[in-house]
Amino acid sequence: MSSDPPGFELPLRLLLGFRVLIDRLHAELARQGHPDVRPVHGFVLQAVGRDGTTAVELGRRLGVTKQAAAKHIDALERLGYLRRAIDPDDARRKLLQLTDRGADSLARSARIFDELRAEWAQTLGSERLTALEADLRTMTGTTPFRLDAPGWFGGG
Amino acid sequence: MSSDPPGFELPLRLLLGFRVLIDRLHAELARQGHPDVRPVHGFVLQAVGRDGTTAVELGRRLGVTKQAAAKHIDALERLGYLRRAIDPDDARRKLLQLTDRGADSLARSARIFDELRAEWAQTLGSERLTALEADLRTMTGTTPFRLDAPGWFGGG
DNA sequence: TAAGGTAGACAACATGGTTGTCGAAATAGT
DNA sequence: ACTATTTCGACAACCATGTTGTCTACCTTA
Repeated sequence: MSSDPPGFELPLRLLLGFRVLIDRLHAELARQGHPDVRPVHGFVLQAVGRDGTTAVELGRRLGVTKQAAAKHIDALERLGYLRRAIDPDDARRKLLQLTDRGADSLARSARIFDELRAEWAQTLGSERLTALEADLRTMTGTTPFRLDAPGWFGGG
Repeated sequence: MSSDPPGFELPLRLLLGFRVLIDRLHAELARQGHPDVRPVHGFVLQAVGRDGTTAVELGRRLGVTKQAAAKHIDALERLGYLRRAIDPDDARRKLLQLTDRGADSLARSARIFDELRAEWAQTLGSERLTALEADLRTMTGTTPFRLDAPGWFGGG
């Protein structure tokens, strides 16, 4: 019988895999005209989506407070990826919408992720990759994605 | 032919898998008398190791500046997991060593990780898990582990 | 009309990482 | 030996990102 690797390697490799993919994504995004977009921005833009949303709802989707969400919104508005629009039905709300640039970065990200997945499929084989994805789906189930990494990982 | 999942699912599941394992680890560590230890602390303690090290070397191992390493050292010293000792051969250096408590948390972490891996093996099957680890090893290779998550992920 | 809840902004605070600077101590070169 | 350079650790300042608390404007409901 072969000896199993130590248990700590699994989480390490999972994190490394994430990091490798995200680093490749952003290297390619930078090449394609989006050098200022950071990993966290991609998740925020994805959470805003084509339909737009509000700061409070964005916070809920990302698992952070509305204040934290507002800071991301400020940053992405400055970078030209998001725009605040007035909600005609509720004067308290400001609808967040992707700008053309924001939508472009999202579309490019989707394409690049597909290409990266194709690379993995090439190296590992389609079946192995499909199995890997299925197994991760099994083990992570419906675990919600949260953007509270700093506080979670560090000491906050 | 079956349709492939969108490419963005892969990094998401990798991160979720990491998070699930780390969350389970720390829930169990808390139950076993280490409620104050944070995910980042585990990596720092692991980097210190049984042989001890210095602040500069610790920073190198973690991929952060010595100042950032020093802050983790301060925190873990306050929590009683690390101790600073004088190096008899070099009066500039202060050797960092695990305290008994620090060594205990490390030993428990290793055991818990092994148990979590065994759970995954139970659910997925040993062969599938071994394949998953091998595939991740293939795709991440010798990518160094870095602890610069805040700046890397966010905007720093 | 009054009461309560929601959206968004502002301020204060804590953490974590960075660069810059400094003094003390080891090492290399003359 | 003496000087110059490098290294270690500490301190301060700064920026980014999260948090809680507070406030105003506005919607909703009794």
